[in-house]
Amino acid sequence: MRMSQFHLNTYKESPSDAEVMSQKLMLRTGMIRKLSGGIYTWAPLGLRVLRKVEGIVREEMNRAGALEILMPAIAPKELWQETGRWDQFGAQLLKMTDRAGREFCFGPTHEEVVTDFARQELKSYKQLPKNFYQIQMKFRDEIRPRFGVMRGREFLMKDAYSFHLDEAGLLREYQNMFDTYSRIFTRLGLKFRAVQADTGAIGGSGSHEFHVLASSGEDALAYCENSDFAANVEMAPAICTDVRGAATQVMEKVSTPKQTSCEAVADLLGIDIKRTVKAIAVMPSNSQFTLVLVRGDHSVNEIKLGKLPGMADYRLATEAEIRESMGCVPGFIGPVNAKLEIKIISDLTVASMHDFVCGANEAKFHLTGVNFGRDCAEPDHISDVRNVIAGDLSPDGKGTLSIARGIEVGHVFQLGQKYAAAMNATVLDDQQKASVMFMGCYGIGVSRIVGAAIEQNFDARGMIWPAAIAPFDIAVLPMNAHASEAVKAASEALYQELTAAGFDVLLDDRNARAGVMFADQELVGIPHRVVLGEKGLAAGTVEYQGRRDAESQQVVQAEFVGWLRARVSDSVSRT
RNA sequence: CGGCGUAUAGCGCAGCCUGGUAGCGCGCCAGCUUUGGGAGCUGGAUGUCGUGGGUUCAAAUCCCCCUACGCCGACCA
Repeated sequence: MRMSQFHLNTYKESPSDAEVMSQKLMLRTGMIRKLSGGIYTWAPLGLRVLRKVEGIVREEMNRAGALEILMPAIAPKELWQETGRWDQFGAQLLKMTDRAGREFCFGPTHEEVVTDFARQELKSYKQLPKNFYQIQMKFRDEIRPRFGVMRGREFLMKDAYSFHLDEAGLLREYQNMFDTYSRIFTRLGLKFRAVQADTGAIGGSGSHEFHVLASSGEDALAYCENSDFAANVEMAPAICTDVRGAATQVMEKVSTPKQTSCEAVADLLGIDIKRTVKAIAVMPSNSQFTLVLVRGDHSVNEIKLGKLPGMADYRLATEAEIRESMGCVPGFIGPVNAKLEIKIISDLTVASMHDFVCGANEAKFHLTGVNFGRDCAEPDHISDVRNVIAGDLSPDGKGTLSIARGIEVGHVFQLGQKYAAAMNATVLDDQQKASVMFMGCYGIGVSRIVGAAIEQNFDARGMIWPAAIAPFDIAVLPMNAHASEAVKAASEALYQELTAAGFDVLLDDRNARAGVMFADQELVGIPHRVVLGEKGLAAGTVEYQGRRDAESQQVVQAEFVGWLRARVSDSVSRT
């Protein structure tokens, strides 16, 4: 590609509303332009990257035996009503009405459509297993789109759905997809980790998320250095091996006039925060006011709490509800002297504590030396309801946990029979009986990967693309070509030669100043660059510098293409 | 959805408090000079100051409504 025929429109400043680095850089380089909240045009530069990601995903899905299809983006209400999701999906579902008054939605995911397709196409167990996938724009009316393409409302997704006669078949394909995803993210050149994930409302027996590791990631991942254990913090079990010791202190009331947090109370008393207990007031749907106890340095895990009996739709109690039930302002509440009708859920760790510190249920006071059984009732329910923290024991007992941050770019899911049963998707088995199919679904956020790759690979000068998804492999930069026929001719020749050798080449033929060309090449993150100047050419050399290199090096002009090919040949990502 | 904030040229911003001819930087266009790290000079184009209403002789500026956009949002009791 010649720059003069391309469209590159870089900015020196990034738009003020951009928050994360990938969003800033994508907007500065003009990879994307915003049309509306969470909705972007992919400009030529950005689309090159998006298509390369898409290509790798497609190749590996095909290699794994999946079959590409393309479903409609728009689906009728009736189909979504079959699974009940027309109403359940909520405001994220973008609904619309046609001229006849029929209602449709813009697909946020395609279980209904693909299951409808499958129940018509698949009649016999002999046709199974099948895995259908598509790469298509989805729309989810996010509450708060942000971070550019990382959480857009419209986004490109690869979604695959597999169909099986039985669970064993599903498990085989699930493993196949798990392995395929690992290959895809390896080829993309990204540092990633697969973790156990919450199965959420969809149910099913298994689910893994694939995360690109980046400090800006929205998800916290817990993993063990000494074993394979890795899980989203949402569902990583927090185990507690401590046994409660006997009480050694007398309960005492201490003045904590301004200390409403465990940190502040621990500071004031000069004790370890691990000896404090905090109480979080929540209100389940049955309006049974509930106190949840976790250790001062721990935090409540919403998902774990929501899975307890009766807690499915809990919310935080309001300040008024706290005043009414506890007779005390927030900041000083605790389990001691709580009314009998208040339910107390204790985290496992708290249940093993003795002589602890907690709120006194009296403004400006806390209690020390508190013990269950003696000073307050034993909790009504003891369960793991906290988030794991770094240093916790690994659930497999093989070491301690570390925490990393990640961006979710893939999710594999065993759906089981949920959708097939709701939509009566059956095949005849070898007993000539109608058998509800088992399904798996497997998603990859293609456009999110572009943002995630930047989050993981950038420096002060701009983006640094992994070789496999760079918009161009190499930039050819002629110095003062306007004044030198030799430079112009050599650059053109090298451009032709590199292109013929299979490289994606960008020839900067703008007659721009050197600084402009360098700045753009570095901002755009083209992995390799070769600079041609009159002096070097006279000596038969060109100047090469990799995007991550600190310094340039001279390479013999006539040998450059072979030299470059050798340099990149060990890269797994070039195929 | 709740809280807060913002809206002035393609982008980044000032002006608003204290009402009186709409500005700066970058970018864009033309010319000349320049050409190994985002050039210099000269000249130029581009704004219904987000929408609607109100106050006023006069509104970017003060007041009200709306819209869009952004940030934060269980909690750390």
